[in-house]
Amino acid sequence: MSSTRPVPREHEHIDAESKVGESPQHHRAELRLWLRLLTVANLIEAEIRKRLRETFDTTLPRFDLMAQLERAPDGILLGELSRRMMVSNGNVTGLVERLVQEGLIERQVSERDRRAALVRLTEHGRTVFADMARAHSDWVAELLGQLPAEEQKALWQRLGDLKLSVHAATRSAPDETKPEKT
Amino acid sequence: MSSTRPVPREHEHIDAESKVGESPQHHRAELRLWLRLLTVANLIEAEIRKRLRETFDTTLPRFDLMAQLERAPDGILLGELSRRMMVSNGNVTGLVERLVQEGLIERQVSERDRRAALVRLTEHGRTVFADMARAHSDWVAELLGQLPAEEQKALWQRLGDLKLSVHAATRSAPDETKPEKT
DNA sequence: GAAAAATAGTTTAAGATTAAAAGAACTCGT
DNA sequence: ACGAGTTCTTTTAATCTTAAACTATTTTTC
Repeated sequence: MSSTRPVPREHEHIDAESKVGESPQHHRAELRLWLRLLTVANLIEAEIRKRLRETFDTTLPRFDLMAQLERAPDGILLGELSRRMMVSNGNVTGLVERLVQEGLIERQVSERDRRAALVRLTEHGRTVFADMARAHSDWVAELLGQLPAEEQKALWQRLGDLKLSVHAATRSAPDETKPEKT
Repeated sequence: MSSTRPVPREHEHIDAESKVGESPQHHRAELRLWLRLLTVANLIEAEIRKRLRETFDTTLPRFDLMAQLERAPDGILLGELSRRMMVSNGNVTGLVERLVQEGLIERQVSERDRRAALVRLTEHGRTVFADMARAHSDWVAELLGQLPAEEQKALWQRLGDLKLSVHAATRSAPDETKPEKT
């Protein structure tokens, strides 16, 4: 991280990623990496949101929620859902409410534990989601597809390393859903 | 609850990134790359949000806005601000409102064009932001710092390629905010 | 068993976010 | 000047988001 050569001046950008150069030689490499990562992720996400809205009149959170349910045919607890989606409990409550409203998913209070509630896709929801998932997959392929397969793989692997770095720094379990008591 | 655990074989993950394998052999590489990218970005972003809140009782959007203003000592138009932040106009209106309220930035209607309004950091805002920026920079370095400098650089460059791929697919100007003269 | 602690979800209050429409001010051709 | 079109910003309506407080239920402890 020390002696990084005299930064190759980049071709002036003006978006969120531009001009990291305030800090002297203060973590510059990390900052510009983070900004670019963020910019690219936002770019892709924005495009997918836009297409979900235009094509299916839905939103990314709804899509994500349904994607989780599609993987759990027998239903899933709200808490587990919120953990997998990495959002708050209250957030899930609202999303589920609206999706139930639209008849795409169903809620059912558990008998064994009356605090808990299971949610799952309805038949209709499954059908609708199938369409959306195919389109979503195509879109992602379209957006990332310029990148040669090897580069994709290399990028994926490096991002894996980065993920480890972050997990190490936040000392959260590298990936487990249940961080198992320490 | 461990009852329905998907049985992580190999190094399988259980967060948002897990199990892409629905589609036949359908764009699997692109999907898993996108999911990992999204996961990593969210991971970092969540940590930064959390620390901004705990340490400075502020939010990421506010921080981002101030970061933009810090680069424009003479002030910047709201529209330009929203373009740089890659968010909607209305969004900026609200953010600016709250930051003005807190005395961190100031708004001033342009004399030349009374539709337009300039915003800039106040003296107080500049002071406060300096602290936050230093901490932010340290945090990012801490989170990404495990990664060797060369890997950071490689990742940064590959993300640049990815950015180009996305721009090509959305045929939006690769980066320009200001359509360069000539 | 009853009190205490833990767990699952919901509610609340505030903020962030967008798209679409409205409002206000400017430019320019005629 | 006039008005049409453009540009800059705010408003509106809806959704998404979170943290913190709260309710209801189960589990643990003594």
